[in-house]
Amino acid sequence: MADLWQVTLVSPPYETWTYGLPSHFPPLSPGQRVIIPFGKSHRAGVVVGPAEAAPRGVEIKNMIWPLELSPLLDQDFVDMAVNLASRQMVHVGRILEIALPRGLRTAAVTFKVDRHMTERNLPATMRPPDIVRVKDRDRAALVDLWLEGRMRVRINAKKEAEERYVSLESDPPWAVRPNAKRQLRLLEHLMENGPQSLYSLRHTLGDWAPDVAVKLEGAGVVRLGELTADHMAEIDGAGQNGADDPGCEFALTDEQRTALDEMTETLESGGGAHLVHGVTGSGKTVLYMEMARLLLEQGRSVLFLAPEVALACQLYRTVARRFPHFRTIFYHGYQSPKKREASFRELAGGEDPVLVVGTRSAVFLPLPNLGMVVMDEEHDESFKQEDRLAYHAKEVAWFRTGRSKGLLLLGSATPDVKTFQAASAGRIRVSTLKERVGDARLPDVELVNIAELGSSKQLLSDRVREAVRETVKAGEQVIVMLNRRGYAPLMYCLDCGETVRCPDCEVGMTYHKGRERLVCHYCGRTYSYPLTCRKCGGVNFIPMGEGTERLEEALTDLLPEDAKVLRLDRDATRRQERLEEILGAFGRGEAQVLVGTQMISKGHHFPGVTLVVVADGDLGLNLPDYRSSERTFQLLVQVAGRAGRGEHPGRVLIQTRNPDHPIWKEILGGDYQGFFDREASRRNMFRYPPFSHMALVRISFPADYDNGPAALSLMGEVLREQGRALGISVLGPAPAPLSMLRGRKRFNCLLKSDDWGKVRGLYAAMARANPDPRKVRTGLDLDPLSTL
DNA sequence: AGCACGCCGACT
DNA sequence: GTCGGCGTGCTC
Repeated sequence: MADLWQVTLVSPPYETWTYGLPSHFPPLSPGQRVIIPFGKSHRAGVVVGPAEAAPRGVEIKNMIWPLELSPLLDQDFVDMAVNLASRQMVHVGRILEIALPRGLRTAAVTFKVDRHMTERNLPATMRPPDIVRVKDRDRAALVDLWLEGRMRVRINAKKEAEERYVSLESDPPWAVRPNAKRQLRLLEHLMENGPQSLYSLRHTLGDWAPDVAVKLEGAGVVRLGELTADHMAEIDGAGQNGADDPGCEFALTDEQRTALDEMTETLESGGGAHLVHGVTGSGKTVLYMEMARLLLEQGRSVLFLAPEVALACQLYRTVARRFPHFRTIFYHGYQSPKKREASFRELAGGEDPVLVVGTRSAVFLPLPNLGMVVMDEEHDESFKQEDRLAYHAKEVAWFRTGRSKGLLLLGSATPDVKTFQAASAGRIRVSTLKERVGDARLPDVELVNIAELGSSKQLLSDRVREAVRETVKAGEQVIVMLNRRGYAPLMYCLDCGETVRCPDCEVGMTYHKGRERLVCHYCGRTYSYPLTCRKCGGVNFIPMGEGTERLEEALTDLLPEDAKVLRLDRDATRRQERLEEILGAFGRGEAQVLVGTQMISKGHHFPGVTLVVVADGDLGLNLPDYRSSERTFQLLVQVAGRAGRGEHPGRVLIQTRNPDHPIWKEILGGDYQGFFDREASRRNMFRYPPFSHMALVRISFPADYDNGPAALSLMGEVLREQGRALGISVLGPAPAPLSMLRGRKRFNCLLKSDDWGKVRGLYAAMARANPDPRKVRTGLDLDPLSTL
């Protein structure tokens, strides 16, 4: 028998199976990609190691062909995947699926061989099934050709077609038949979620989606293709008007010099995590660059991670300008798969130190001799992937820098409470920057009590209205943030007092006036408006509460005729070019007021803005989630930073109904330490993270699966009983916020423990008790961002 | 994820 | 009578 290898499938069912290596091939190495026969078809897999013996009762098949001459991934990369998989309690293949760009996971490839092989009646191009049919005597020659590098692999063009993005070409109402349910479904989906690749559409909506998209393209309603130049400009250019690399032109301050010494010390004492806690504008970027220079001199690579594309782009420009003679690579999820694949291959094949800047997914890139990972704005929630498989880039970066004795540099003005706790407890080192570089000044932040406004129709107080009017009159600009899109979050039926709720999610549906629809912000379900009340058949609804759309209307009424108000939220930027249009117009001063959701809080830099209004500062505070204060603190400190970035001093007004809440003093004074102390003691008292280990267990089954509820209660019982024995507190199972998704009923269970190992043990016990794993799916989210 | 098997509706 | 829709099951 040929020698046996363990091969991990990088697509469902993600399992690791045993395959034989055909004769004539030299031994394989872990990290080598191969094409394997799988059932009636073939798949791509990754060799994770040699197999000791064949499993009993199965007939071992031979692999078809390797996908590259030398392993794409090294042992460290495989170890990382294995380690992460065991921590997340998933198959290794699921980690590899996330880590590899799509082109490196597909088995839809064609092998092209040098022409002279055709003399042996072999075709010049072969697909995997053709290779299986090659006669033994030709096979040896083919292997020789492969080893000489005269047989190449090319990804099939048909697969690439699935990578095209679908985006809306026109606004609703669309020119489609009103009973074309699938077409409307797809259009609404694009409306809610922005441009999507055909691949992800097929995944979220169903196999019909690509065909429907092509049909809609024919009708001219959607666009199909690469992301447009407009969209890339929007992504790449969003930071262009920003004051990037603050402080680069200054000599290092004493504070910065001290921080630099401290970071160097951490690096030289064997690496590990190091927090740079510095107020906005204190020159953290300069420190990143200085450390990067140090590492490059040692011949080590550096990875920079930013929470979103626009910020990553800004950082990339700084890096490229600072190190013009080094190889720099930019990597993010909106790039074409071709580009991502090329970057991945280039890195995997290289040995020289390289600088990479990217977003979350870049944490998996195979950097040669990794010396440092920088995570800018480390508190940002985008570093954690929540859908599909829950992983945090910080965890991956921690593992990788740990392996290579590198430095994990975490930078933020408002660090993650968990990170700061680790720093306070002395588990990671911290450098603090208290001063701003140059003579930039933090804006004045004031509270506006709106408690007495009650439920009257106006959300904006007289004081804020006056301030907005005055600012506009003075020729300056205003940003108003309301973290709630739509016109009104609730619609009341005047006849029976019922509110319109989503039948799947049971939450109130938000009225979107411009779209003439009611939208569920959880699942995206929409009803057209006007509509009739489900309970009493009435047709008279009144909108309650306020969203950005209504606020835009109110501000337009407030200001003189010639003043212009723009709105920036997910609805307004649904069509690709819109974001750039809006930001551009506001930046050029064509409008005086910009209303928006938290989208406006990040990265953009408008020198003309002297007033920032937070319309509802309490919005995030009252959520029943243990991280809501932290989120509010971080968001409001960020938003406040939008004011007074030009010559004129800035002013921030925050409206609240609870002016006595202690968080305001901390936000007004930019007092992170004060906030942290209070928050830490509260979390300690209630055993919330970081003083406990929290995990979310997700359980789902098809809505029409009769045994589902019984299976759920059985598994819930196992969790509670065995949880009690392990000292783990168990909450639930309770219906998830999105209780129905794609025909599946979803439930959550919250675990609180003193140990991750126990959590994994309990989850494993529950999974064993699953009566039908095919129907009842489970997932584990360690340290969830939200417990909702 | 693919691909086959298998069971019910609209057509040559 | 068949063609073909997608539910279900399996893959070293």
